[in-house]
Amino acid sequence: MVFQKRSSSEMEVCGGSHVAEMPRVPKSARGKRSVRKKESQTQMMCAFDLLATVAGKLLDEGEGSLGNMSAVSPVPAASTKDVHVKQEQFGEEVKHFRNDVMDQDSCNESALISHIASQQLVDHQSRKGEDLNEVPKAKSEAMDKEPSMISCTKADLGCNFGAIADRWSPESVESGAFTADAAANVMAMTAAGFNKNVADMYNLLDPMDVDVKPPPLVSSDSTGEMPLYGDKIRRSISFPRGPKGGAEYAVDREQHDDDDDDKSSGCTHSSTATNRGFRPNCTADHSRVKKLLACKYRKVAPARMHKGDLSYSDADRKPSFRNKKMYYTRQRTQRSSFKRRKLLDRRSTLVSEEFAKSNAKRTNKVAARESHIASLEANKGINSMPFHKSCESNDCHVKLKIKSFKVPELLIEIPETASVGSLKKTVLEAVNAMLGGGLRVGLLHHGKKIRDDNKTLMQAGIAHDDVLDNLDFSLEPNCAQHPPQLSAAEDIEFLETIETTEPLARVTPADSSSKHGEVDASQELALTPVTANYQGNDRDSVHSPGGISSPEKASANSRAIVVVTPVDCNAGAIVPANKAKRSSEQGQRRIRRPFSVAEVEALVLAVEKLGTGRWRDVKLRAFDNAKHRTYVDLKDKWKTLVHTASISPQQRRGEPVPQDLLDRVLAAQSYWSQQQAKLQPKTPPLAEARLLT
DNA sequence: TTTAGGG
DNA sequence: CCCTAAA
Repeated sequence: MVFQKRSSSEMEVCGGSHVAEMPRVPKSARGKRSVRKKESQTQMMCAFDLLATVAGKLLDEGEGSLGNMSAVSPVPAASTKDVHVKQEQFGEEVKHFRNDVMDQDSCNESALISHIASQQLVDHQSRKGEDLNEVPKAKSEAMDKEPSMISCTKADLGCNFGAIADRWSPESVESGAFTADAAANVMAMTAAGFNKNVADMYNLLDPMDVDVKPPPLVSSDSTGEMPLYGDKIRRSISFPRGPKGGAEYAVDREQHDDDDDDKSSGCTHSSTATNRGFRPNCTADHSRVKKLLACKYRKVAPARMHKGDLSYSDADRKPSFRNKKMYYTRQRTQRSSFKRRKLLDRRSTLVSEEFAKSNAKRTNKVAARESHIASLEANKGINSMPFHKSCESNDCHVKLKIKSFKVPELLIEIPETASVGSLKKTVLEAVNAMLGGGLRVGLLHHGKKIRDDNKTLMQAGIAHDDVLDNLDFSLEPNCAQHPPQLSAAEDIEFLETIETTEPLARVTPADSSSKHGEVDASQELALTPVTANYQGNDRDSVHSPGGISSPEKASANSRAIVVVTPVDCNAGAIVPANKAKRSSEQGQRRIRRPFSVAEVEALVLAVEKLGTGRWRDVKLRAFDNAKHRTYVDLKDKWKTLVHTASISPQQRRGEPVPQDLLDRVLAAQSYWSQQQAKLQPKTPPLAEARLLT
């Protein structure tokens, strides 16, 4: 379905390449891929990490608390396969998790989680160097041996989040739009992999042909390989089902911000393709999210546009992007036409409601074991209370093992056409935002919320065996502000106005988020045809542009995502947000989305082949799926690339573009300029030849 | 709608 | 990225 007519035709024209080239790709692409994958995971990790961190703090800085986390899936570089295996080893809970999450196609999730876990391990680990491979054992040991530990396993957290994602009906995510993305992305990278000497490539060209249909600069035309790539990709991507492609597929998104200001996506990925290596800068991302949110907040978005239909065209999306940014003082003319996404909104609403419901009852189970209670309990004055239970000598501690935290409700609005990856990303952002707003832990005992922090555990009756089953912890947003009542949304269709203060806010990704085909789309990809484009980044990862319309009302926490705290802030407020806030000014400037290295590669590749003056073709060829990249964008990017390539590395900013790519840019630019020059005089090559002669 | 350039 | 004149 994704096949582009255009692409195919071009394929034929350029035709050329063959399997032979494929092998080459891996080289450059491979490495990057893996790195990127890691990066993406890292990104995800950030959110969870934060969560975990928070949990950790709450629970006590004890090493034990984190111990389990790491135990869940400690292997940093674990392949998906490994992850699966490990998870399975964790029994019910994990299984559950898998069912909820994995089945939804997120093999990614597991990977992410594992990654996160591993990250945690790295971060907090400093303590013991338990063999990562012995997760299960470690875990069990931790449970049994570590007397004092409240552990919040990542897996558990993941479950919760996964559950959230799960809430969304499969249709929530439009698979079609992205199906090929990841594959294409992979392909693009693969294609990009071949670095032929520019001269060589050009030699293959016949100048004369240029004006007609510029021949591929490279003998091996990537287009011709598409089928093959597709196949490969398919296999690679299918790893969720099996171990097979797990390691292979890794889409990356590496978006690096050139500037420090405005970043649109909450957690941007830093590019790893380069030498820098990824740097999981959670804080940075985190703050970034806040920033982003803040920005959104500031903006008063009148109305966000909705799409009438599920499919968004590039143009359609633009408005969305525009909403996001308003830093620009420049006034933009308003665009008159906007479409509304009634369906989407409706669906969002429904989902939200359901979500809320489920959320209401969701609680985390605390597997109480023994262990002293962490800081949380400190407030309760547990420490000194002698319990009947495991009270040996002085430390009569209640030992708890928190398997999971219930997370605050998050409402997310995302177009159906968004990819799973974008959904995940959106959730991540939401989580980040939530975390950014501050979290606190809620405690429920026997289903009752214990609010008195001064009460001792004993007084609270939390000192016994019952702890095991009756104690629940939840992560709650700091309710600085009270979530206003949600009025039931009658008008599901136009949820345009969302009170900022609404308890439930939604995160509205303008479009898909995963910049590069992320692992998420993998399954989908397997089923759909692969296109030739570099679709890696197609999905925009702009999130919640629309976010909040009324800044005034919104409070820090509510930003893009309003976290509803059922328990605390306003118990009853868990009303689903019916209305979406939509902001959106049509005239808003689009969000800045730096080109990732992968995109640059794709661009360079396309230009090498097509030349500079055929931006539309370049777009179709390499960015057909990148809805947010217009041919004008590509042209501009090329312009900047040429400029970048001509300045010293020190003067370059943003995500560094590999020198080899820049070299190719210059070479291609030079080559095509010449071609153009030749063509200028009525008699291009011949004339020149004669003259020269 | 695309190109091509300036802003 | 945006905006536009030209094509």
